[in-house]
Order: sequence, then structure tokens, then C-alpha cells
Amino acid sequence: MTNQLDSFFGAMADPTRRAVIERLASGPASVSELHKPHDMALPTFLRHLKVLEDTGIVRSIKKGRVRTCHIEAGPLIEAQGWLAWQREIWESRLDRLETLAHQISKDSEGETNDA
Amino acid sequence: MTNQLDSFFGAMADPTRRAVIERLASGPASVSELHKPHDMALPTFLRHLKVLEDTGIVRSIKKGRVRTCHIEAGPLIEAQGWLAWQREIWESRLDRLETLAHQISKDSEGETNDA
DNA sequence: TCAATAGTTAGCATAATGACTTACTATATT
DNA sequence: AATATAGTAAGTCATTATGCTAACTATTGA
Repeated sequence: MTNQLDSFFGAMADPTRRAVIERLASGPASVSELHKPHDMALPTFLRHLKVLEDTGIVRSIKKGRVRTCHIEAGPLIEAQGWLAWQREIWESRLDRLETLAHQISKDSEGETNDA
Repeated sequence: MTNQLDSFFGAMADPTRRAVIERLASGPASVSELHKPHDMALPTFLRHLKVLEDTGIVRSIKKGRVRTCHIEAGPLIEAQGWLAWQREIWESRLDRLETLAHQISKDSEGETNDA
């Protein structure tokens, strides 16, 4: 993966990792606490956690034998911004698109819609 | 990939596909138009497009030999909503987190921060 | 009708992802 | 000191993703 958004979206594309985010949004937790609800070997889960850390979405500190994880909001905000931006552009074109949709439905008797 | 968000985030995790979205946000385009700026074989590009269509982010209609693609805003809005929701939860905990951060930095002389 | 254009299908190679087990280290607890 | 707990590391394996080339179909234009 190349840039910031690549790795962020990649990280969010997995339900386990999204669940971790959802959990951490309401406060920090240890690795075992985070792991508990997931029916999956610990090492496997750790790699999901590593993906989140590598992307900068999650930070952690280890105290004694316990590692405590928490969310870092930056990437989240950035991604939300990108989506908002796209949507803004798209919405500013709504009228033109509607015109075009008319055009299309008028012109195309016998168009296909499938892949 | 299992649910709506999985496939959406998965689709957005690729720079080529995000570029297509960025292009389509400002108006519909044919397959060749979309392909042009990407240094990649057409069949390869078509598969990216298929990912976007399968996810419901892009729709298309074929008229004659030309397939015209356009954006479907639904998934975009949904994902933005999910991010906003997480952020909201997180932000409502800011005070508590700061308290906790104090706690941690007070308690931990000799913690590690690495993976 | 013949050639060019637009897109599609099929098949293959390689890399990345996600899961597992086994074995290990470091820190509490008793 | 011995045991339990919390987390890591290493290595394997199956599946999915991403890229390619070659060959093919359907439309349009000369």
C-alpha cells in the first residue's frame, strides 16, 4: 500500500479490526480485553492489532506485562474528510447528473445494464 | 468480504479505485476515458471497475459499444456515517481519556512503546 | 464490406492477507 | 522458587487480490 488513505481504508476493510475500533472508541483496553470477544487465536488477533498500529489508528503502551491500546483520531478524521470532499463534489453536480440521466433514459432504448 | 462496510472500505483501499471515484465525482465517464490516465492494461483496469460496481459505488449503462459509468452516493454516505459515529463516541470521551493519560504517564516510569 | 474502436473473457503468475500451531519471553502471584 | 498470566515470534498453509497476455465479440465509420 502506498499512502495514508490506502492503509487506512485497508485497515478498516476487516470486520475484526472495525470491531476493535468500535471498542476502543469508548475507551482504552488491554490486548486480552480486546481479544476476548473474538473467536480467533491470539497471535492472529495480534496481527490485526499490528495492522491498526502500523496505520497509526491505534497506539499502545506496555506497562509490565500488559499492553494498553487506545485510538488515535487523526487518520479517522482524514478519511472522513476525503469522503466528505468526494461527496461535496458529487452533490454540487446533482443537477447536471439529473439532466444527463434524462438524456440517457431518453436516448437508450435497448441499453444493457449488466457486467 | 462479508458486509457492506467491508466491501466499501476494501474498494477504497486501492489508489486506482479512489482515483476513479475522484474522477466520477465530477461527472460520468466511459470506461476508456476512466482508463486513460492509468498506466495499466485495460482488462486489469476493468477488474478495478468491477470491484467498484460489485460494491455498488459505481453504476453503469452500456449504449452501443460504450459503457458509461457514474457514482452511486449511498455507500459513500454510509461509510462516512460510520466514521462520524466512531469519532463522536471517541470525542465524547476526550476528558476521560485525558484523565487516563495523566494516570498512565504518572504510573509508568519504565514502560515500553514499541511493537 | 472491411477496418477500427470499445469492451469483454479466459487463463496464468505472483504477492499479499488471514488463519493456524508451536514454542518462547517477561512479568506477576502464591 | 514454581506456576500462571500476558503477550511475542516463527513458520506453515489456503485464499484472495492484482497484474499480465492473448484471443474474442459487438458496434461504428469509411
